[in-house]
Parts: sequence; C-alpha cells; structure tokens
Amino acid sequence: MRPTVHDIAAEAGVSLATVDRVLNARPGVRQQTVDKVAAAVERLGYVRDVSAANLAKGRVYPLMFVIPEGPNSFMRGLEAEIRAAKQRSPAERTSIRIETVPPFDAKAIVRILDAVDPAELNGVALVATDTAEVSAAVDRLTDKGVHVATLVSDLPGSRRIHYCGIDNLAAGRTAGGLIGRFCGGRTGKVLVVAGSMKLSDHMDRASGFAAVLTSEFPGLDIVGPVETNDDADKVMKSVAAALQADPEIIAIYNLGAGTRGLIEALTGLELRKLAVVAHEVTEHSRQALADGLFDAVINQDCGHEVRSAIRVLKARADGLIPLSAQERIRIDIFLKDNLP
Amino acid sequence: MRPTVHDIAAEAGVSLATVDRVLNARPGVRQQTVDKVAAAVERLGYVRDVSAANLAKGRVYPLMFVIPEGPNSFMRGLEAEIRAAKQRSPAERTSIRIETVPPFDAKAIVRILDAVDPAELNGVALVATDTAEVSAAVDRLTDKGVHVATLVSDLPGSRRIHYCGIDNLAAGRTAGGLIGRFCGGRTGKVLVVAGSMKLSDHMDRASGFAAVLTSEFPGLDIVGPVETNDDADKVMKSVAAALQADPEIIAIYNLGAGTRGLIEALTGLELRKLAVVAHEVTEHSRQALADGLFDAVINQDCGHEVRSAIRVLKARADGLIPLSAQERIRIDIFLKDNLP
DNA sequence: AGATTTTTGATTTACGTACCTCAAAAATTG
DNA sequence: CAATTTTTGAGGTACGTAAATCAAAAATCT
Repeated sequence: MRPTVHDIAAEAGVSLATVDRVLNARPGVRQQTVDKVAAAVERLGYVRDVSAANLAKGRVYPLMFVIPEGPNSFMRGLEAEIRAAKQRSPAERTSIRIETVPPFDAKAIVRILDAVDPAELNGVALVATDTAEVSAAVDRLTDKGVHVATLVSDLPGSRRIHYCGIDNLAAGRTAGGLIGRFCGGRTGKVLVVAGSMKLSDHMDRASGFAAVLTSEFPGLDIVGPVETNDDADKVMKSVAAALQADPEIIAIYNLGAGTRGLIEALTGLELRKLAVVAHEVTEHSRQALADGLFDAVINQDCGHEVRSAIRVLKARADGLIPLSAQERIRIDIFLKDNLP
Repeated sequence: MRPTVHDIAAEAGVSLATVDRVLNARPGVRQQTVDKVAAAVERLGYVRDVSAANLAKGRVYPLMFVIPEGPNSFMRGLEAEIRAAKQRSPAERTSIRIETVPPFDAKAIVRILDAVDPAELNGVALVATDTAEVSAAVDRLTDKGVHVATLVSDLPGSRRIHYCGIDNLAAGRTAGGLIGRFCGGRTGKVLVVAGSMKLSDHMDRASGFAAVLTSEFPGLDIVGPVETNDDADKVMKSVAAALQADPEIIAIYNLGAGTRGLIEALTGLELRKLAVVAHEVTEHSRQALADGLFDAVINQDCGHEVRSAIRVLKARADGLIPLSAQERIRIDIFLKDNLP
C-alpha cells in the first residue's frame, strides 16, 4: 500500500500535526524538523492523495473567460469548449463565468476586467486585442491579485501569467512550408489574407510565413497581406479582386477568419488550381477540405487551450507554477484525410 | 453548493442506503424506487464526486502492458510513456507491469498472455502481431474476464475490447495526400518502404496510400512496397538499390520503422530532390526534418495512446463502456516548422 | 390471516487529507 | 534562573462516498 501521512509521521518520529504543517507549508516548524519530515517523505516515496486532499479542501476555483461575440466559427467553437468545461465544473471544482464582448473592442474588454472583484474571482482567461489599454487593464487586475491568462492571441507587453495558444510565428512558418512544397518548384505569387494587424496572432503568422517563403522558396512572391477584419464578405471580395487582377497567383494563405468568404471566392472559379491553406477546422473549412477547395488547414485545438487555461489558473491560485512544457499547444495540420 | 447523496435522499424521500443501492447498482430496490431516485438525481443535477468515491473505494487497477523489445525508437518512446504512467500510478490508482517480447514473436506474446492470472490483473494493453494464434490468446484471456486493448497495431479478428491507436488506413491516405501535393503535378514513381505485412498497421497504411495515389494523383506510380522487417540496415540497402535502379523515383514513403536506414540512404545522394514522408517523430526523424531530408513526418502520440489505454481498461474494469469518440487518437502531421 | 420474501431505513465505519484548538514541551531570551 | 517565545503533540471534526449490518416495514404468497 502507498504510504499515508501517518506513515510519514511514524517514519520521521514526529506527530501528525507536524507532518501536516510541513506538507502544507504552515509556519512554526524548525528547519531541522522540516528536513526530518522531508527525508521521511523521500524515503517512503510519499505522494499526496489528490482525491483525499481535494475532498478535504472542498475548494472551488471561480474563473472567468472573456471572449469575442459574433459569428466567427472558431470563437463559437471556443465558447462551446468553455461550456463543456463548465459542465465538468463539479468534478474539477471550478466555477466558470463566460463574458462575451464585441470583437476588436478593446474598451469593452477593459470595462469587464476593471469590474472584477478579486474577492470572488481566482483567475481570468482572455482572448485579447493587442492594445496598450488592454495590457494596462490586465496589469491592474494582476496587481489586484487576480491572475490573467491570454487565450488564442497573446498580449506580449502585459504581465499575463501564461499564454494558452499556439506559437503563431511557427504557425506562419508551417503554412509557408506547406504552400512552398505544394507549389512544388513552380514560380508565382502567393496571396496572403489577414484579419487585423491589431491581433498579435495575425501579425506573427504573417511574419513567420514571409520568413519561410523568402528564405526557402524564393520563387514565390507574397501579395498582401490584405486586411479584412475577419469579415467573410470582405474576404470574398478581396480574394476575387486579387485573383482577377493578378493571374500569377498560384496559392492563397488565409491566416485569419472569414473562411466562408474565401470558400465563396474559390467556388466561383474553375479555371485555376490553387494551393490553399487556411486556419482553424470549422464546419466550413472541413467541407472545403473535403471538396478539394482547401489543401490544408492549420488548427489549434481550442479544447486543449481551454483545459490548459483552467489548469494554469487553478495552479496559480494555489501558488504553484505550472510546467510550461506540459502546457504547450500544438500546431495541427489537417488534410482531408486526417480530419478528426 | 453541488448536491450530495444526502440531498438526493431527501429529494427522493428515501434513505441514504437506498440512494447508495441505486447509485451503485446494488440489488434489492424496486424499479419504482429506482425511478424516484433517478428523477431526484436528474432534478438536482447530481454528479458523483469522483474524489470522494475513489477515496472510499480505495481501489487499485492492476494493468499489464506487453510491448516489443529491441532498438525501435518508437517502441522505446512508447515504453518511456508507460513508465511515465507508472510514475503517476499512485494518483491514478493503477499498478502497472511492463512485459517486453522479441519483435514479431507471436509465440512469446501468447506465452505471456496465457500466463496471466485473472485474479491479479484487471486488463492488458498489447502491441500485437496480427496472427491467428495471438488473436486466439487474446480471446482466451477475454474469456477469463481480463479485458484486452490493442496498442498501436490492431487485432481486427480478436475480441479485444478497444484499439488504442490511429486509423492506419487514414494515415496511409494522409501520406498519399501529402506526397501527391508535394510532387505538385509532376509525374514519376513513388517508392514505398514497409516493415512487415504481418503488422496490420503497415498493411493498412499501404492500402490507404495506394488508394489515394491511384484515385487522386494518377501521374504517380508506386514502386513496392519493399518489406524490410523494420531493420534499418535493410531499409538503407533497399532504398539505395531502388534509387539506383530507377531514376524516375521522385518520392519516398516509409510507412514502417527503420528510419535511420532511410536517412543514411538519403544522406549519400545529393543529386535528386525527393519528396520524403516517414512515420513517427523520433530523435532521428526530427533531425531529418530539420536537415531538409524529410518533408513531413506522420506521427501518433504514444503518450495519448498509453493514457487512453489506461482509461479504457480502468473503465472496463468498472463495467463502464468508454466513449470511443473521446478516445480517438489523432493522426499528426509534422513539418520541421511545427515540431513539438 | 399468517408466513415468507422483498424492500427499505437507520446507523456505523472507513478512506486520506486539511485544518482547527488547546496544552505541553522545548528552545530562546533577559 | 525565570519569563517568554517558539515549536511540537494530541486529538478532534469535516469532506462525500462506499459498504456493511441489523432491524423494521412493506409487499407477495399460501
């Protein structure tokens, strides 16, 4: 049988209360005694029984998620994952609140963050627009003792405790590697479509993509990035116009949302076979892959991101530092053949 | 606060003992009373506190993993993941035993399976060679009441309870989709290198690959599959010979192990730029990606597979049926840019 | 109706940890 | 050395569920 606190007490020759003080870092124990207990823990290979500990603590972690509202499929998928986490709340001892704000609306985010009462919230996970005012609000919240994690898009300038999302520079490079290889040595131009350069994730993807193309595939030139504010209609028009204007475009990289617009633009023309890479697996992009309109979709698993955010915020609330290595979110590549 | 068994008892107007009988499917309760309790559970949204339940049960799940020994990097990675799970044993209430057998040795597997005492083992996870005798041994074990899950490679004919691994037909198709696109419309031949057609995973990959190539990329013809028994040296020689013999080969798909051999064969020649896809991220394949020798590597996360196997076997030991949707293992694609 | 079986209630103990109180012992200080 | 502070011990309760016992009640059968 695995050892218990009682075994540790006996092994160390101290009382149960002292073992408890040491294990939970309570004050009033001499260093010498701490060492004795630590040695006993080591010798017996004691591991705290998490089930029993959770039961005894009876603690709950009140958390808040702040995400953009609107029709963006990815964000709605994210919301679904948060709701799923909410369903699991009893088992995970969390209490989750969801707040939605208009997309790209920094002021709305600031308003919500500033309204947080640190007494009744342990942590906040936030899909952020990368502006100075949001960063400042995050820092204010941190000062109040509420830990903030960024979700999907980072706030590099802020004091957020953790970023739960993919490395977007690497994601851009990955897209570059795919498109470069898909073009198989041909020369031509690649149209890059973005949402907003106010989003740090879009910025990073664009840079990563450009870096790979210039260094590894010099035969391919970039057109854009075209900014569309993730508006499907605008994406559609921009892509159609660009293809019309420039017959040398042989590939498209859509690094933002508005995937529906891209699909519409591509559905029209049967003339050219383009290499197309987009982001995020949604109902639409899935269909586009199946139809052969898209060649590949780069994805981040928002379920992982939500679960990671919860783990990180819970750990921070307990004063622990999460192992960042374990919390890394992978960049997934999907063809139609390996769709989940 | 979340409801407890006491609340259910009060709500249903029955005693605590009766609630316990219903929740744990113990006999001696009228259907009518069962329904009353079920209704109360439904109304209050009761969810069993897993921590408390585990604590009360104090149960441990003795499990066994059977995997091939030898230098195969992927299998050693798998073993490392099993050892990691063993480290977590106290928290997960498992007791894990690892048995290794010579690769491709069906008799050794059978010997170990037949020696299992059902009284001291709850489940077995097994990397199987797909032969009739292994299937029969699995069925015998199942009859003794020990659930068996296959790991990495399936035993389609057997009564194994679950397969913890990727869909290898889809993996082969994915490889086909990648290589087809990487060749970007060119015509030529693709060399396919396999380990053993006695492994159902290798069989499936070869079929999936061939299916996609013939239907979607008619300009590409398959050479092989060459069988190498996953021996690096043999892979090296086969690939070198094939490239020498056939100048039309413009791509290679290595669907088995022995990746080192492939790397050696490719390192020699600087003449041709080949599209190369292999399986499993290991130290070697990672380096080959970085060096530009490989274009893509298809991977299965053996950590996921091990954890999934443990979840499934534990659930079965409790008489529960695991949600297969949740246990699906994804087919990961890695370029050098999205390596984890 | 009485006998028998089935179903239910009441109560208890256990799991391993957290957290609390109060008293006793030991160490430190003046 | 006494007075004070620090450290330790002893013991208890609580968390929510599992699992058991024994008695009481209800249903079913003859």
